[in-house]
Amino acid sequence: MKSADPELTGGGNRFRIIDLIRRLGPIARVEIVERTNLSPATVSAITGGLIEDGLVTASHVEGGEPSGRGRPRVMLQLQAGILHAVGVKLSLGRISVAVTDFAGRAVHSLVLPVRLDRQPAETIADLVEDGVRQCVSDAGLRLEAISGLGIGIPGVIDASAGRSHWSPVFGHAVVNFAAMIERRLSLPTQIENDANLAALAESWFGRAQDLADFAVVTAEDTIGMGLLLGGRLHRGAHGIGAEFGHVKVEVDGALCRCGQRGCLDTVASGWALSRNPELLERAGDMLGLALANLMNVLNLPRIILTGSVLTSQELVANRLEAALDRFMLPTLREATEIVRHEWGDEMWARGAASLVLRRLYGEPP
Amino acid sequence: MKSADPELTGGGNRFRIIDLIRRLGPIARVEIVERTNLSPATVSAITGGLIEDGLVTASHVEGGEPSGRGRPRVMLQLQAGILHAVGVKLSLGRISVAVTDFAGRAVHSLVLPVRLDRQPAETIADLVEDGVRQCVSDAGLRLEAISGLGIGIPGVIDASAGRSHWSPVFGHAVVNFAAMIERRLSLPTQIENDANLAALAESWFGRAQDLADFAVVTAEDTIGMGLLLGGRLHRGAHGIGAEFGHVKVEVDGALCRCGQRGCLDTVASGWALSRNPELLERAGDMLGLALANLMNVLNLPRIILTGSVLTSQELVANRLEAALDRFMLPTLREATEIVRHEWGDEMWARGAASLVLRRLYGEPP
DNA sequence: GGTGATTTGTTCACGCTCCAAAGAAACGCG
DNA sequence: CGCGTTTCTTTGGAGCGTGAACAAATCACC
Repeated sequence: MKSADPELTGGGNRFRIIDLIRRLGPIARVEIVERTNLSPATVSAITGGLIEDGLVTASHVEGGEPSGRGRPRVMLQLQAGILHAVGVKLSLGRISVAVTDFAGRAVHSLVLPVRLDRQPAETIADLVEDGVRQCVSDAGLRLEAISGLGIGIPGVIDASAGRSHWSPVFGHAVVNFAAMIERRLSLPTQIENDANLAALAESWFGRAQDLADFAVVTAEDTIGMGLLLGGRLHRGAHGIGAEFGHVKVEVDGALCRCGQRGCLDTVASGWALSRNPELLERAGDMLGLALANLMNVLNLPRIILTGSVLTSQELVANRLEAALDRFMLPTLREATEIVRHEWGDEMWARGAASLVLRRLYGEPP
Repeated sequence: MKSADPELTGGGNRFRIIDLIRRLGPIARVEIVERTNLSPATVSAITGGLIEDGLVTASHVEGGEPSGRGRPRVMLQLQAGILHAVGVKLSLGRISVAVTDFAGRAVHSLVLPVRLDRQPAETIADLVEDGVRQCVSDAGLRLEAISGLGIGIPGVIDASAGRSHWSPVFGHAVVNFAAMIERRLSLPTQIENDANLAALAESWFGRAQDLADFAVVTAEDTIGMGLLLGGRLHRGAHGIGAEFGHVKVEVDGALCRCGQRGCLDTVASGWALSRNPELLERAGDMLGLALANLMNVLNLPRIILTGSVLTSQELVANRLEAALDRFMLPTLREATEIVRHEWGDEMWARGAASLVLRRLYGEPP
């Protein structure tokens, strides 16, 4: 380790520029200068390097507004086909896979509709292997052309170690799923809590591209929360992420899959609602109370609601917002924007792929 | 704004080195090299600059262990007397003031035992002015020798704007207290939520000097929480900090000073307990439940408990810990250490002073 | 008491990243 | 065809950091 400088600064601006080019499609250098506050000299040098490395191409296609006077802008865009990543999302009822290009756009995606609960981990790994091979092949690519694999999994996931500590999919066993997949596909593999992934995806190509602090609440089979704080994914001690689904909303409530009682997950998750539909009335209230309490402390400028429970059950989402209005301090509530964002399977898998892309872009963190 | 580099990198290592010298008393350059992973050349250059600027002095006093072989170490320490700061803490029942030296050690401190509730803000500002003038004079200094003033206040404080949006001391009026004090003393003044200040102080000279993520819970008159996340104080949207005291623990509970019902503050704060001692039984449970839920999400490696309610009421603190054991996910609970830390008035005021010292050290954030 | 090993601190030449300023390129306009 | 305009590149230099060689101050040991 050299210290702070070479890593932070060094790759930092290069990363920012790649990221800008990805986000803003074909973009001229001048615009990069304006948005980054870097000097033209620096932008010229860095983009020159990117073009030389084959990551970026320049074209004279006109982009729009500037009236036509003066030297025409040269538009830059990512050489999207040069590198590919694969994203996988595990849910209780299916496995979603997507192959993305270097810009994070899905090239091909598929869904394996298989029930995963109570399957041994090795079997699940086999299914993932099959799905990935199939999807890569359908995309017209060979496995060697894939730079890496990102996998989103609900539960308590230690991303840095690649292990699941608890998950509705794997149960209480500690499973090094990343290693199991690497053994099968010989690709660098990262796993991450699915809600964390959603947060990453929202900041990467979703509804929070402008923010460094926000929360994503996902309510599908499972309730989850991803937090971006200071522009970075919040993982707590030991790299284990936020477990919003296991916040306690009823002392001595129903028994949860996690082994405890009264978890939010037992009253508001898709899993619970499918077994006990009359919970629907209270689900939004409970979610809202738990979220309001969290937001009274964290006071984030935006909360993004995703997952089928929140995007297709109007009642739940409306009650949730009503609870926020009621339980958050008014000063803080005013400063918090609530956004509902419906996600498809492909979006999840793209989020997982963005785990890989961050590395390819040379992220500084 | 130049970009990322000059600010982040530039002052960064200088700040780290000043901070190391402050923390580890007389310290040799070699040790700074070991602890920062900077090169000897860099440390030599930066410390040379500090000595030239008069912020640091070198002495040949022996520090200890190294067996005596080789060139003897030259020990560096802060020139503590060169600059001074003043810290102030407002509570409902008193104003605490401390003058600190450049190393953050209290040179002199005093407490004004006055009740502040229902006093107009201008009167409180007058009292603070008197206290500061008195304390500075008692310390044998003149006001011109003070580099700045930091003030800790309970409530919803917008630190960047210098305003109180709600506080048990000022009520619901929006009060620009920083400006009111600057007008009286002509000193650069910052205000901050008192619990945030406690967090800053714990990381600056308390029980969390080794951590970049932790929480401080204070239970005195008021319940508060300060969060350090990623080495930085967490302030939410609009710079308003964490409001742990107004988390809802009872739907339709007692009316809180903030105007809402069922706040944690109504069942566990010193203010509530003094009026209603039979709450004592439940106070720890409620605190513990609210904290457990937060920690299930944030999963921090350490929680520091401070404030008279938690440090002098064994029952409350014990019940709190029991609730954490019961309500946190076991995996996460194991990763979280609970520390009780008794604070005096002087400690609070030193924390406030450290607001000023950070600036003097040239903090990069 | 000299000699060499040991540890600490400094100097020097160089690399990396960035910038300001000047220059070059590529266009529309009259 | 020159001229203003806008975009991009080049040039020279500043700031911060490093590795490697060097200088300094001591102890161990014959």
